[in-house]
Amino acid sequence: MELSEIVRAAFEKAFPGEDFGFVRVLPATDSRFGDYQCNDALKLAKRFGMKPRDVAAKVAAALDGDSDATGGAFDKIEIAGPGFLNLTVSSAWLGARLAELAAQPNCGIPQKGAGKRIVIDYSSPNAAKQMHIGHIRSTVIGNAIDRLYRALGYTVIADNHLGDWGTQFGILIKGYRECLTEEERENLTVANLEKCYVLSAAKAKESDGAWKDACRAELVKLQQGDADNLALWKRFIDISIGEFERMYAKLGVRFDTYRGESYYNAMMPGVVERLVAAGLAVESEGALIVNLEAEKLGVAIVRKSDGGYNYTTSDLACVESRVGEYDPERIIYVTDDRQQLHFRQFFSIAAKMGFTTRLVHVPFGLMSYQGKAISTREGNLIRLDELLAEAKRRALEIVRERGGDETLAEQIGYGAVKYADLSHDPATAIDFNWDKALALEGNSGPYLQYAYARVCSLMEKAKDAAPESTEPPQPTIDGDQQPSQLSTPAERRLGLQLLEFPGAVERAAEAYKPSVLADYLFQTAQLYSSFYQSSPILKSEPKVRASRLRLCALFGEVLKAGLHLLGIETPNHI
RNA sequence: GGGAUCGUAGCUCAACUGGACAGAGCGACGGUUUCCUAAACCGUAGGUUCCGGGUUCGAUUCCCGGCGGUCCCA
Repeated sequence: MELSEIVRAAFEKAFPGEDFGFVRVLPATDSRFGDYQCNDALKLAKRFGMKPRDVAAKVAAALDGDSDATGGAFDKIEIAGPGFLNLTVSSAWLGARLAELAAQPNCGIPQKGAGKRIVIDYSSPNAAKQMHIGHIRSTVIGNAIDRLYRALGYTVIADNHLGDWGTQFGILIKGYRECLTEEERENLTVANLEKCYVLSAAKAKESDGAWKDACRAELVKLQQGDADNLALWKRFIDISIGEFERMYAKLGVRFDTYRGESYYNAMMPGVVERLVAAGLAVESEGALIVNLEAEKLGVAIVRKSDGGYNYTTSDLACVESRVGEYDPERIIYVTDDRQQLHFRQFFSIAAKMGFTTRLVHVPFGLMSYQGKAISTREGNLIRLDELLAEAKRRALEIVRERGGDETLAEQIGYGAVKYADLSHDPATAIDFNWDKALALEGNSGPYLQYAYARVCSLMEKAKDAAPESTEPPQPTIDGDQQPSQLSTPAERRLGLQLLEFPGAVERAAEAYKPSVLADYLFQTAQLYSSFYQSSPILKSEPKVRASRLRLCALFGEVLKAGLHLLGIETPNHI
């Protein structure tokens, strides 16, 4: 039985007729206090008109006196401070729980999302532009959230909402025709598209306006479905997606759909019609707006005075489309925090339109470089492929000393880049820094990968040393036979920590913070390293050895599963 | 002007949503390899959690008022 349930039952026994659904048992904040603690007796003191410690004492008595229900879980039950209930579990209980965890698939991650669908919208770069370091966050955080929800059993539709429509395409088409050589046009790359865009945009600015008008004309032709321009546009998009996918492959990112803004073009007039019919959109100075002043969200323009639409409308069309096609339980958007107002506006309008799907914005702090926003104009734009190449190069330097190859350098280098981002709360802004992004020591991706490689090496050696072992292959920790087997503090702490893995995954997903999981994994690896350092494993006496090996095996499984949820690879050997 | 968001060790960040003496990494200083991978481990130093009130048995966390940074809207 779950520890929280056991304690809840004790509360009910001590105070019949009350609802104790809120009672929770948490890992102790300090090992001096025991293994677990429950702080909820304090909250009830006022309600019962009792001293907090007396409430705790009554619960403790109920726990202590009912060994059938507790199943011998506790070695010690104490009341401390103002009324904390401190619990020390028995080695037998801990061993049994670890064996249970080891026997479960997916390291015990609960399948809470079975039968539910979620759409997650992330990365979303602009077509015809190269990806740069500013794109890492949405891509990596979004992908981790994607993986977390899949692990919880949800059916996830990962969609890349590309910036694939707008005035830039007039400039691009004109630039493509006039600013590129024939060879460049034939072997078209995103770099060339970027180049002709810059040239064309510059000409549109400086000349008498003829170039600008020509660009506009190309745009209008495109919007009206001109076959040549449409074919060119399609080609630009295909080339862009091809290049993005090369980046995504390196980062272990995969999308189910690539539906850019253009996908929703045809749906926008209908959305506006419905908004007007519902009395939500009204005319103002030639434009159609939805007034959200009552919610202090200002006004949202859904059709401009020139008849054009903007993001609010296209995002509403997108919600309509997704709800109609997938009927998801939730739609998650991972974008930088500058867009918060926009999301609040269109979420509010969607609710007024009658959409009940949960819409969630996961805002992250914008990445800057040397204190400035990343932009071509600032001249501080570092391309994503440059970053990844440098990450690989730095990893290779060290990996070579140990005889590692390029593949290993990629796993480590890219792992470092991803972890550097994922280990921070998404809300915090990051100022890009080469050394931090590519850290290989301390709280870093490679630290975790190294811990994994070491445990793999250990398991290999264990196999070699005892090939025809009589031990069952399944890693179980039979604390019931030898309670002393999990008796060292380092061992106990690691065991207790491993039990928290499913909870860490759930919390990370619910809060949309991969950092919660990253933090958990780092702490776990620290506990393992500490245990590994202080306790002989292969050289200890057979029973202890077997028990410790099972603990190590479970650690390896948890670490591997956890790192994969962050999209970080786990080489067996470093 | 209105609104969002952040402010924690020298630096970069945590703190399981209100719990016990606020923890890690980097950097600094000192220690640990005839021993399972030293990308590791152990120890020392480092704090008025921006300031001032309030709620509470208890506040880094919640509320109010300042100050400062970043961003959005007009």
